[in-house]
Amino acid sequence: MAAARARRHDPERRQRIVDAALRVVGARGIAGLSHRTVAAEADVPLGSTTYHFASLDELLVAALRQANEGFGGQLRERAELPEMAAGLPSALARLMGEWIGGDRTGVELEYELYLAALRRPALRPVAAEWTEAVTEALSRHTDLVTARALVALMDGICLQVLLTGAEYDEAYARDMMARLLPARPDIPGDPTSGEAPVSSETPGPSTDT
Amino acid sequence: MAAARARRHDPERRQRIVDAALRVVGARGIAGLSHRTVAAEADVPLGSTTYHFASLDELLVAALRQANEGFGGQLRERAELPEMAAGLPSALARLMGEWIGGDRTGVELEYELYLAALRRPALRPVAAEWTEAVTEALSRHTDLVTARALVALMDGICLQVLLTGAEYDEAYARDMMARLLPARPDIPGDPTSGEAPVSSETPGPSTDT
Amino acid sequence: MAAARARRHDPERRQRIVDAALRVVGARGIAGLSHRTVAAEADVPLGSTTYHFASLDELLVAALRQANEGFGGQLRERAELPEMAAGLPSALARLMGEWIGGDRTGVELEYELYLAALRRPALRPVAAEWTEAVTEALSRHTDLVTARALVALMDGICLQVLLTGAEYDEAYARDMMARLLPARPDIPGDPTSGEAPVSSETPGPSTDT
Amino acid sequence: MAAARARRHDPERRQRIVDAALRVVGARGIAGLSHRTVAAEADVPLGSTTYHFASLDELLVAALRQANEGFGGQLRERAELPEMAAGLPSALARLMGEWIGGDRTGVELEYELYLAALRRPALRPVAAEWTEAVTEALSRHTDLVTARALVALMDGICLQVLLTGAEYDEAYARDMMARLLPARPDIPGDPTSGEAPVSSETPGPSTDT
DNA sequence: AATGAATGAGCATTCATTCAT
DNA sequence: TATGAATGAATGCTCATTCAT
Repeated sequence: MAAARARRHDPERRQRIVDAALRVVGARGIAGLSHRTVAAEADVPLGSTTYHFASLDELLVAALRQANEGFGGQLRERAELPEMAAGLPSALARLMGEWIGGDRTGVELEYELYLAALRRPALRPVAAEWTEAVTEALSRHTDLVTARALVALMDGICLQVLLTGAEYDEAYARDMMARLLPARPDIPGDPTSGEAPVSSETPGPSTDT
Repeated sequence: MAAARARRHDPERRQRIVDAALRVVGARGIAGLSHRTVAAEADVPLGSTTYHFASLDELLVAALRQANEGFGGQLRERAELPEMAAGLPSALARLMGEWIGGDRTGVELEYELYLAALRRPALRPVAAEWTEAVTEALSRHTDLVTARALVALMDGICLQVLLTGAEYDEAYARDMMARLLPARPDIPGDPTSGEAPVSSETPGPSTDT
Repeated sequence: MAAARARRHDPERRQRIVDAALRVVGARGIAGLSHRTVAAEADVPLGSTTYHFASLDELLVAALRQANEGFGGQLRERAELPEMAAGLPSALARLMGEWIGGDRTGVELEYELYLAALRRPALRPVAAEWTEAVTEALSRHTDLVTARALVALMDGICLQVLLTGAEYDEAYARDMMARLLPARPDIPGDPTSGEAPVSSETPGPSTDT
Repeated sequence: MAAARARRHDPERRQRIVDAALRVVGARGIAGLSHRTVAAEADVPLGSTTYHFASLDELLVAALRQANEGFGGQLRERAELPEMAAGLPSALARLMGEWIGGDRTGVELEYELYLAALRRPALRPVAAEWTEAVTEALSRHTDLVTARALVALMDGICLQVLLTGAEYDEAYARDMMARLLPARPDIPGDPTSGEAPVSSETPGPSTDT
C-alpha cells in the first residue's frame, strides 16, 4: 500500500487532472486551459495530461460532465423534498438564488463549460445529458414540456444576470416560472401544479402602444 | 490580388476591420480571433488592427455591437407590424424559426459574442444594451416584466437548440411564450396581449401557421 | 492670458514632458520610458515628445539633470549648516539615512538615471556634473580628494543597500566615513568619530607604489 | 554555416545560452538582450531559450551569477597570495587597475548586470551573493566591517570612473582604501599607507592560510 | 506505459519612426 | 510648427505537438 514509485496504473491520476482542469477553468476560463496549465495545477508531468486526454476537448468533456453535478445535483437532491412539490416556482427560484448568490466562480465555471458546446460539438452530448437530467428531475412535479420550458427560462434568467451584471430578482423569477406552469382553470389548488395563481396585477400590459 | 498599397488615408479602415472580425469569429470562433487573423482577413497591416483597437476586447465590443443588429434588428423592424401586435408568441416563434433555421453561422456568431460577456466584463454593457433594446421593442406589445421574461425564454430555447443539437420546435416555443403572457382573466380576447388562451394541457403544436 | 488654443511657443510643454519622464522612470524604470508612455503621462500628443526631444537619450539627459537636484540638492542646502561643519560623517550618514529611508521611488529613480550613464555616453557629462557638484559642496568641509572618496563611499554604501536589499546602518556609514577623513596625528582624540575639525592638509597620495 | 540540425540531446545547451547571453549583454547591453537575440547568438532555436529559462529574469540571474566570477574570482584567487596580506590597499588598487584598465567590455558587462538588481528584485540575491563572497575573501585580511566598507569604496570608485569617464587613479584608490583600514593607535607609523604591519588586534591577516 | 526535452508557430502588445497634413 | 494616423519590426511569452527514451 505504500506509495509505489512509478505506479503502473494510477486511477487517481486521471481524476486529479479533471479536478485540476475545473479549477483552471474556474480561475482563468476555458481560454486559460492548456495541457501546461492543467499539468501545473494538478502537479503531474506535462506528458501525463496528453497521455490521459489525447485532446483538450476530451478533457473538457470529462470536466463538463463533472461540473454538471453542480446545479443539477442540488436540484435532483431537492426534487424529492415536499417543498418542491408544494411550490415548484418558488422552490426553483430560491435554489437559483442560492446558487447564483453564492460564489460566482462555480456558477461561471459551470455555465462556461455548458456554453462551450456552442462551438464544440464534442460537448453537445454532455450538454444534452444535463438538460435531460434536469428536465427529468423537474418532471416529477410537472409535465415534460413544461419542465423543459422551465429549464429554458431558468437558463435565460441566469444568463441575463451573468451576462449583463444585473441583480437576480427572486420574486420575478418565481412569478415568471409560475406563469409557465400549465393552465389549471378547474383545479386552482392543485399542489402538483406549483404556486398559487399569480396575482392579477403585475405590470400588466394595460394599454401600451 | 494585392490590394492598393500605401493606403494612407482610409476612413473605412476601422469598419472593414470590424467586418473582418465578424467573419473570423463566424468561421473560427472567438478563439480564432487574433490581431493576425483579423488583419489578414481585412487585408490590412497588422499594426492597423492594434492602432484602431488597442485591445482585442475593444474589437470584440465593436463586433458584438454590430452583431447585435442581427436578431434584434429584425425584431425591431417587425415590432411595428400588425402581425406582432396580433399574436406576439406566434410572431416571435416564427421569427426565431426563421433566424435559427437559416444560416447557422450568423446565429452562432451572434450568440458566441453575446455569451462571451460571461468571462469578459468589457462586453457586459453591450450585452445589456442588446437585452434592453430587445426588451424595449417587445414592450410595445406587452409590459416590461413580461418582455424581459420573453427574452429570457427565447434565449433559453435557442440555447437548448444550439447547445444540444435539438430541433427547433416552433409550436412549443409559441405555446410556452403564450403562457408567459400576463393572465387576463377578464379580457379573454385582448388582441394586444397576444395569442388566444392556450389550450389547457401541454402545448400541442395545435394548428398555427 | 487665457489658454490659447494651439499655442505657438509653449515653454511649459517641455518642462511638463521632463516631469512626466521622471514619473514614468520612477514608476516603471528606464525600460518603461518611451515616447508613448511619456506622452500619455504628460497628457500631450505623441508627436509632441518626439518634437521636443529628438531622441530618448536627449530626454534622459534633461531628466537626469533635474533628478540630480534630489540628494545633491539637499546636501548643498545643508552644506552651509554648522551641523555639517561640526561632524561631517555623522551629518552625511544622517542625510543618507533620511534619503534612503524615505520613499524609495525617488532614490531608485535618481540612481537608475545616474547608473544609466554606464551604457549611455550621452549621460556621462551629466553624471560627472553631479559628482562634481557634490564633491564641491563637501569640499567646504574637507579637501577635494577626501570629498571625492566620501562620495564614492556613499555611492557604494547606498548601492549595497539598494542592490542587495540590506538594511541601511547609519552607525556603520558614519564610522567608515570618519575613517576616510585625513589623518590628524596631532589630535588623537577619537579617530573613529571623525567629528574633529578637519585638518588643513589634504591627503596627498604620499609616495607609495 | 548551418549548425547541426535536429540536435535533440544537447546537455551543454543551457550553458551555451548563458554564454551567449553574456556576449549579447556585453555587446548591446541588457536592453539588447531578448530571447531572440540570445537564440541567434547561441545558434539555438528560439523555443530553446524559453524552455531553459522561463523568463528573461531567470536568464539574467544565471548570467549574473556567471559574470560574478570576473572580478570576484580574481580577487579570491589572489586572496591567498602573500602580496595581499602584505598590503591590502595597494594589492586591491592594483587589481582594480588591471581589471578596469583592460578590456572595458567585461567590466561594463559585469557592472551592468550587477546594477540591474536595482530594478529587478530577482537579481538581488545574486548581487548579495557577490558582495558576500568578495567581503568574505577580503575578511581573510581584515575584519568584516572593514571588508564591507572596502567593497563599497571600490564600487564607488569604479562607478565614478565608468560613469563619468574619469581616469582611474591607482594611487588615490590605494590611499583611500588605506584610510579605511581600522585605526591602529599604538602604531602611529603611517595610517595613510595601510601597508605597515597590521596591528595585532582587529581581524588582521595575522597568520591565516 | 509514461514522460522530460525540445521546437516552431503563434499570441497580444509595444514601439520608433514615417508621413501628410 | 506641431501632430494624428499609420505601419512593420520586435518584444516576452505560451502553446500543441513531436521525439527519444
